Amino acid sequence: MRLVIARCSVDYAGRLNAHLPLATRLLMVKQDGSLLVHSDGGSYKPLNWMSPPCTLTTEEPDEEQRAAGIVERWRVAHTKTGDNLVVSLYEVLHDTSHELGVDPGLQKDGVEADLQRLLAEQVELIDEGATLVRREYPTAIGPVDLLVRDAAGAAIAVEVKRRGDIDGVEQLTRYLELLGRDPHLSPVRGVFAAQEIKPQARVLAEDRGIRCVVLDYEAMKGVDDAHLRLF
Amino acid sequence: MRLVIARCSVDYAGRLNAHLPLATRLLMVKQDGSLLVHSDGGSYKPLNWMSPPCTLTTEEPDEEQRAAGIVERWRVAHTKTGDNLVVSLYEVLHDTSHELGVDPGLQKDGVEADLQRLLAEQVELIDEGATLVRREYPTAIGPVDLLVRDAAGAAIAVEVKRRGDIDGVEQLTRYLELLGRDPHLSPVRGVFAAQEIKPQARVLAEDRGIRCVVLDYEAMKGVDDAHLRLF
DNA sequence: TGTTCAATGTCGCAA
DNA sequence: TTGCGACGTTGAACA
Repeated sequence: MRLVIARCSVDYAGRLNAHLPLATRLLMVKQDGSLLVHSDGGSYKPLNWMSPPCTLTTEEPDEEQRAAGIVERWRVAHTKTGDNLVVSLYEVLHDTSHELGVDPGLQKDGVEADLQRLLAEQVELIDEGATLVRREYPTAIGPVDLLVRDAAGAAIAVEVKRRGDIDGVEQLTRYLELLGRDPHLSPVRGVFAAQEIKPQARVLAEDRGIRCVVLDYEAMKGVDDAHLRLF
Repeated sequence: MRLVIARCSVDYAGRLNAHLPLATRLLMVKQDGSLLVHSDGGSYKPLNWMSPPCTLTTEEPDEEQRAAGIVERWRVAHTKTGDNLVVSLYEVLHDTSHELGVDPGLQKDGVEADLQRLLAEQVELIDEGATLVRREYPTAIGPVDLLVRDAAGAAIAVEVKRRGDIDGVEQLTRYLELLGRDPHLSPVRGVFAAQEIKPQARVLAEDRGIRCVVLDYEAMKGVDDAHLRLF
């Protein structure tokens, strides 16, 4: 990894066009030739960048560019799309390279898959006395997250989201329409379960007779841990 | 901006939990206290990070940690959410600080807003002889991108996307249902216009009688420039 | 401040 | 390779 601090301007031409006026920034060149242009603020997203696979070539500035104060130009070209990023360097304040090696990568825990697993183990949160039929219950347009039966034996299709918005309700609606045609299941109720449900999604869901259930991941995790501790 | 190259491990606890095993990485500390952990590959996204507003505090390792080889610990806490990122440093290979100043920011051109503006000026691309009624035509569930009338005076609702997928078709379908109830407009045809239309979106759209129009941004830009040059 | 929608989204999985 | 959905999505516009 090469780290350069420089006064520079940047031009990008690809899926859109973008320009960065002259300022001091960090240029991060990674092992694979990709480039990140960072300022000293904002979020984790660079001001501009080029993703791999790409190649970086340095160009001597021409007479006119040199007269404008440019000491070096970097051209980073995407190998497949042809997207182009040009960095015009006016002054290099720092330039070091470092051997980092390959990263073992990130281990995650607490995403939608975990939510679905926990809810499958705690179906009573969906409906008092409910029992799980199966997770990822298949339909012609894709699997429903959970299919359960209530205490009376009636089918309930459950869509699980971390953040419940209008798309999730549409998705569940399509499933309900299909499942409702199956005489072994019909009538099928719908439950929309998420850690957070957007007001518009709630309105749409309830307008369609779909019940909304807000999930507490930490509490469900706690129940799961307590359950595990019994063994 | 402070740049540290170090052998380190990282733990994050917040909206999810995540862990990075011991490896050599770049730690970027920005002016606002935010932290980015980068490896020497992958995309522009850091392996892990903390967004502002947050505060970084350094801790002396305790006896046990020191025995494990940890020379310093950084704790980055999000001011509002309480999310926590802990970096355990085992060896610092590089440590420099740089004054960058405020960045003037990125200037973009070629996003959806531009597409919509250009299409509003070139409605003949939607339908031969069509005329614009208005952009952002309001409905109860939000504005339709464009409302135009064809040569015969019949209404056409247009949804503009840069990349057209199934969600956009659903959105347009909802608008069409609402607009179709308005006796001043009914019957209303639908047109789905995008730089790129996904096959599934096209199938769904055409199944619902919605016509798909693929837009050529460069060509539309060219027409716009030619038009401007006349003045 | 909260909500909605686009994004050079990116990333990961499965067909 | 493409399709599809989740994401610690992020970010901007607008009410």
